[in-house]
Amino acid sequence: MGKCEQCIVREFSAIKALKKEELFRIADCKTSYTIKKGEPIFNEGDTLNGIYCIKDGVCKLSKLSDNGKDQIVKLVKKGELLGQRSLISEESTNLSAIAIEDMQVCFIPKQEILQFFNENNQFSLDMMKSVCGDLKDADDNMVNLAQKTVKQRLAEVLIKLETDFGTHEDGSLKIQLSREEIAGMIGTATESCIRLLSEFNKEGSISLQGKKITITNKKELQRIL
Amino acid sequence: MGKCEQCIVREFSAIKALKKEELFRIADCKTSYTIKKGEPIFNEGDTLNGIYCIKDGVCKLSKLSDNGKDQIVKLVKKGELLGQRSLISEESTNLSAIAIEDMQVCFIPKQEILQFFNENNQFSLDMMKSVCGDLKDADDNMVNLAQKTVKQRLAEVLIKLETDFGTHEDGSLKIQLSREEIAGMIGTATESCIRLLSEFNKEGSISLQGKKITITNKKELQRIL
DNA sequence: AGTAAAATATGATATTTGTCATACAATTTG
DNA sequence: CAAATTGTATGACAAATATCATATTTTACT
Repeated sequence: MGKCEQCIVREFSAIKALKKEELFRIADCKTSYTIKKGEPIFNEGDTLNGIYCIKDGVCKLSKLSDNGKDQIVKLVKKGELLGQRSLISEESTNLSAIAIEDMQVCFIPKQEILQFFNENNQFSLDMMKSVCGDLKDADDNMVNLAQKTVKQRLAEVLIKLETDFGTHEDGSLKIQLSREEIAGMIGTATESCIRLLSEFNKEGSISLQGKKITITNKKELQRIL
Repeated sequence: MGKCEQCIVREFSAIKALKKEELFRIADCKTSYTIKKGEPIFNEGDTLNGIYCIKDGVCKLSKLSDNGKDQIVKLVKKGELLGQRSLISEESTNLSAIAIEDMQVCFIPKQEILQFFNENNQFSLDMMKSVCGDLKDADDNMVNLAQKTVKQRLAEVLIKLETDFGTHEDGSLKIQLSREEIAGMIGTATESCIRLLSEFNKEGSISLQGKKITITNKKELQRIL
């Protein structure tokens, strides 16, 4: 079993505040999982008895709307934690977490995390900061959804996907999302999303080769924001 | 100077986790303000050097969009805290806070709050819970903005205003918002908001007398959600 | 009270976006 | 490998919403 000391999650999350001795405790009680692309880590309404460390892969946090569409609230990637909100609020989750790529995650039981909250103040503070960051993002997203056009939101998401997940050598976005998923991120109909991608393609801002998307003229995309 | 012991903010916020001795320290360093309706407590981009306790009144947390419209992210009322997000993240605020009614607030300096984070774990936990609650609300709001019609969002906001702020003896909503502000909450044009209010009025779901709004048929409003 | 300014209301119209239909391409499955 | 399924693309049209214009009402002001 891994010792958690080298884990990437230690670099990018509140886990970094834990001392060696505490890391060993995690290493002892954690459970590792492999989750295949498309599979859920948890579903809306589930009660979470701990949090997940994402060692590898990406998942979407989304909520099914009454109209049958899946709104994506956030993408969570390698190095981040999953399920804190629900655990801290002591409520069942309001969101589903579904793998967008094959994933490796570790589950840490609730009582262990609560124990860290009690004994390690920096851990609590770091966790708070991370939730506050999510809150800021959510607020910004709200304003965008309410006040910007679908086209603006699509341009913004494309740029964000590039900065957050990077590109392959050929310049194409490393993260692969279906058109439906992109639509779910910007809150629009899949057809509208496809149409606008085509439009960007014709205008030369992006280029499309199957599922691959390459931003070829970032300035042009930024111009319409 | 008030001793903070009887303050309403102690009932509804993380302040309740503070011990008597800690309350006295707040009482010593706090500053009280009166803010008139329409005036800002802080503005987008301000650096906050502490948090505000709302003793009385209501304010809107909003963000000015590029198109000149003010999107309201949250209403904050008597008993709640203001400015935690920014203080915890150590960033300038992304939102403005503007009084919707005359307000009484107390300012508590940053260093005092940070001290509480260090010495009082329950305080940290309570604060975290409150931020997590805000995050859940923000996520839910995002889904609504993205997936529901303006009509549905208006109906939902009206019901929420009634449950959150209550009604006068005549049944009208206690909180008074301009049409523009209601539009800013649901993310639509003021004219669209006015039009839909008229429609609800004609259908008999609500009644309008000047700025006063009375929900006369809640079931009908809930039906369209 | 009387006037100016702001907020509310409503119509006409333009724009954006969603829906439905259908075609084509890509991927999965037996 | 062929058939079936799923994802992508595009047109035609409908619905939702924004914008602009203009009344009307309410509020603020001295």
